[in-house]
Amino acid sequence: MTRVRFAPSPTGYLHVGGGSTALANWMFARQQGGEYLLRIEDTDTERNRPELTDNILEMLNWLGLEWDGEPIHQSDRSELYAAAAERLVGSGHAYYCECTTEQVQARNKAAGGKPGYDGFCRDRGLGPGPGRALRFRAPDEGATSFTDLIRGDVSFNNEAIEDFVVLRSNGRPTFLLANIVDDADMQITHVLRGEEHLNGTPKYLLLSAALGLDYHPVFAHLPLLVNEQRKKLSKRRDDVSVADYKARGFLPEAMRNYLALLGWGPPDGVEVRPIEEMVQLFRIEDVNSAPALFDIKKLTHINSEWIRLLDAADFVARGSEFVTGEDERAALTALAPLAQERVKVLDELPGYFDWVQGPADDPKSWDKGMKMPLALEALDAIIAAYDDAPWERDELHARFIALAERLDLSPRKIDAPLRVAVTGRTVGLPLFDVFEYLGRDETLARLRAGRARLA
RNA sequence: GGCCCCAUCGUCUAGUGGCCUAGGACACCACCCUCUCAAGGUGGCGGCACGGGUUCGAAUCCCGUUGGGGCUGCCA
Repeated sequence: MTRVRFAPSPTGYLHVGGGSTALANWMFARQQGGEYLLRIEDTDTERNRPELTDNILEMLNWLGLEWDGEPIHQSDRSELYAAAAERLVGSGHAYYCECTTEQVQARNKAAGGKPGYDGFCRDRGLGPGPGRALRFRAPDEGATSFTDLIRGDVSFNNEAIEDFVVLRSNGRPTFLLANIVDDADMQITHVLRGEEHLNGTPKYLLLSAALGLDYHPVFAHLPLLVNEQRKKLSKRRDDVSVADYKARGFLPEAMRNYLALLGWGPPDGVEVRPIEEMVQLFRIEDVNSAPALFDIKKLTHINSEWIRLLDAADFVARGSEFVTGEDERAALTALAPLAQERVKVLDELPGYFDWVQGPADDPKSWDKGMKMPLALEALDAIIAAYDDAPWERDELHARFIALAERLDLSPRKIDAPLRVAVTGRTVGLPLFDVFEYLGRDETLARLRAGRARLA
C-alpha cells in the first residue's frame, strides 16, 4: 500500500511552501488509496516551540488535508535513533568527533576556504564523550544514484559527500538520521518533498545502506516555491504564513486549489475546480521540475471565484467573521449577493458596508463626486422625485433614470452626487439596493444633509 | 568555490518528434454591457534563452554556452 508522509518541523508556522508539499502528499495518497501520515520533526530541542505544532496542525486542518492516524513526534522516539546510531558505530560506519564548528572553519580557511568537514577525527578512534558528536563515515569513492519520479536519474559522486553529523553532542539525532530511520520504520513508500532536499538524498541512501535497511522508497522532489526575486520563499522576507492568508479572508478551497496549480496543470485546462477532481487528474510524474512563483494576484483571482461559488448563507457565515458591528452584519446578510460578486478577499468586506452607520467620512470621494452645480441640481431633483416614491429598488431606479432623462444628463453623471451623499463614497454596492435597505427616511435625510452641506 | 537541479508569453501552465501560424489562465490594454465598482462578453499585447547537432521534420531528443536556483550547519 502506498504510504506517504508530511514531516514539518515546529521551528516555524506552516507556510505556503509547506502547504504545497503537504498538499502534494495528500493528493497522491488519496489518489492511490493510500495513507497520508504526519510526522513532527522536533529533534532540534533548542528551536522547537510546541505552539507551532498546533499552528501547523490547525492550518493543515483548515486546508482540509486530514492525515491518517495520530501524528508521530520524533521527540518520542529517541531510542530508535540511539539504536540506529549504535549500529552505525558498531559496523564502523560512524565515528565520534570532538571538533567544534569554529575549529573546522578555521582549518578550512587555512586550507583554502573549502567548506565542509575535513575528516579530522575520522581515524582517531575516539569514544563517546561530552562535546563529541557522531559523524557518518561517507565513502570516498563511487557514486550514489537514484531515480526521481519528477527529475529522472540523479547521481552524486560520493567523494563530494562529507562526513556529516548524525548525532549531536547533546545526544539528539539530526534530521538526516531521524528522517531515514522513521521513513523505514513507518514504511513510507514514496518520499515527496521539496527540491531543497535533493542534495540530501544521497546521504539518506548511504545511511539506509549502512544501517542495513532493506528499504527503498520512491523519491519525488517537488518544485520550489519562489518569490519575485526567484528565491526560495522565506519566512523572514516573504508573506507566506498560511494563517495570515486565512486571517485575510482567503478561502481554504481557493488556497489549496491554487497550490495544486503550482508546478502542475490539469490536462483539460480547467483551473478552478474542487480538489477531489484534482486528485483524480493529478499525476506526480507530470509535475514540473522548475521552480514556481507564488503569485498572490492569481491566488486572489481564484479566491474571488470560490467566493462567488459559495451559496448565500455560507457566504454570510464566512463573511460575518470579517464584519464587526451588528448593523453592518445585518446589512451584509440583506445585501449578500451584491457584495459576494464584488469581493475578492473577505477582508475587503468591511469596506463595502462602511455606510451603514452613516455616510463614510471620505473627503476625496466628496470632492470627486460633488461637482457643482451638477451635484446641487441632482440632489434637489432626486429628493423631489423620491418624496412620494414607493420605497422599492426598481421604482427608485426607474425614477432615477427618468430624472436623468428630464435633466438631459447621462445617468452615470448623476450617480456620484447621490452615492456620495448617502454612502460617502463614489464606489460601492448598487445604489438603489442600498437606498431600499436604508429606507425612505434615512435615505432622504442623508440626501438632504448632503444637499445642505453643499449650499 | 564545489556538487546538484532547472530553463515555453511578465507570471502559472498545455505541449512528450509532424495536429504548433505554440493553446489556456492570471495580470495588463481596448471595446461592449452598465446607477458607481465589480461580474460577464469580445478583441488585443506577449513566449519556445542562445549555439551546435540527430532527423524528411524539433518547443519536444543529444551536446555545449549563458542565465537562474538549491545545497554545501552539531537547522530541517
